[in-house]
Amino acid sequence: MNLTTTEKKFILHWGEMGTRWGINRTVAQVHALLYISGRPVPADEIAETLSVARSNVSTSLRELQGWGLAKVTHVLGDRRDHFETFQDVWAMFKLVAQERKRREIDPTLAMLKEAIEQANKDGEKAARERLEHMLEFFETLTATFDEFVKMSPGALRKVVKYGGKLQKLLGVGT
Amino acid sequence: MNLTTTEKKFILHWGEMGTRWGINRTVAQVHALLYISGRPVPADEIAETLSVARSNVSTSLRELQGWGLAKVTHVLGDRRDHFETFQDVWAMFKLVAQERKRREIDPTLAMLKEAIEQANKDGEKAARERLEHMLEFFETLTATFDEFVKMSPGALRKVVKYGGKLQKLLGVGT
DNA sequence: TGAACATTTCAAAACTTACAGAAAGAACGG
DNA sequence: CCGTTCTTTCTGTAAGTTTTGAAATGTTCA
Repeated sequence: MNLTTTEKKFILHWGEMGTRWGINRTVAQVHALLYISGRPVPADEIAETLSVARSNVSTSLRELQGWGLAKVTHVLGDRRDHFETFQDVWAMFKLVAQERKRREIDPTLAMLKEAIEQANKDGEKAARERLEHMLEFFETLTATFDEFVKMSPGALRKVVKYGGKLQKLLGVGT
Repeated sequence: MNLTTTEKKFILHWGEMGTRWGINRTVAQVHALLYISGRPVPADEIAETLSVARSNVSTSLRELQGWGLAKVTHVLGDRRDHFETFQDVWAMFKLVAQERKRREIDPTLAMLKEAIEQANKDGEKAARERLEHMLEFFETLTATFDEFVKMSPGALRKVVKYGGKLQKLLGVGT
């Protein structure tokens, strides 16, 4: 596939964004390519387009599938696997966020609870309190997040629109 | 400083979390140490406690300061710089989130706008639409985020508590 | 001013991660 | 059943980053 200037720019930027958030550059680029092309693409075409080894694409696609961000489809008269991603950005964001919660936040919650327990046993009062603050924060954060994940894009937009009023409504100050 | 088992566990975990989110392990560990110790700590003590080079600590502290996550204080009768971090986890989260927005989301918004502009010129209708969806998503995301950043920890907790009712209240479905 | 202490900068070493290419493994068609 | 096509796994190498230790710079106080 031949990329337009726009597409190149998008893919490169997305790749860089990935690296900043702990996601492999190639993985992010493959995802960007699937998103921007908006049709099922076979792995060798991805490899050629991005100028990376075919094997790399295979690994990247596998990882994307692990995040739920890519799915295999088939095209009539072609026995190669083709790959697609979602066109719904909010849905993709939810997938990634939920997965990161599972992989990173949940273990952190577990660690904090364990550490608090131990600090308690060992009589480390000050440290325990700090850990408790952190635990409380993460619990609030994930609860908030769970609320948001339930929302449709439209719902989210409305919440944002009325967001300013929201705080007053609930009687909570800045 | 001698670390207890609890403290070690916390610091190590925090370091790993850092790496997953694109933050240098040592930087995250230094931050964890400052947080858990809850008092001003001089750089050489940090180096010794974490068993990393003094220079490394210097760099890490500088980076933490760049995020607004560490500040210099002084202790009477000691002319070394001492370093502290906040005890308010929500405040720290806001700092990091705002900074990441500035460093990563804002450039992404700019890129998307530019790309849309160009796609428009070049008549790439399909690509342009996809980019527009993404732009819209990021704009909603940042707007939502800005609302949250205004909230106090207490306010946030209340929003979460009533969050379920919120959607009904606004008449927005799942 | 200069000795002692503190901090930062920098180049090189150590480590980690990403990648290409080779090889192995499946799936398919004849 | 064998050759072809497609996909995945494996391994050495390249690229990138982190970390160190030494040197340079800055600061303080006598």
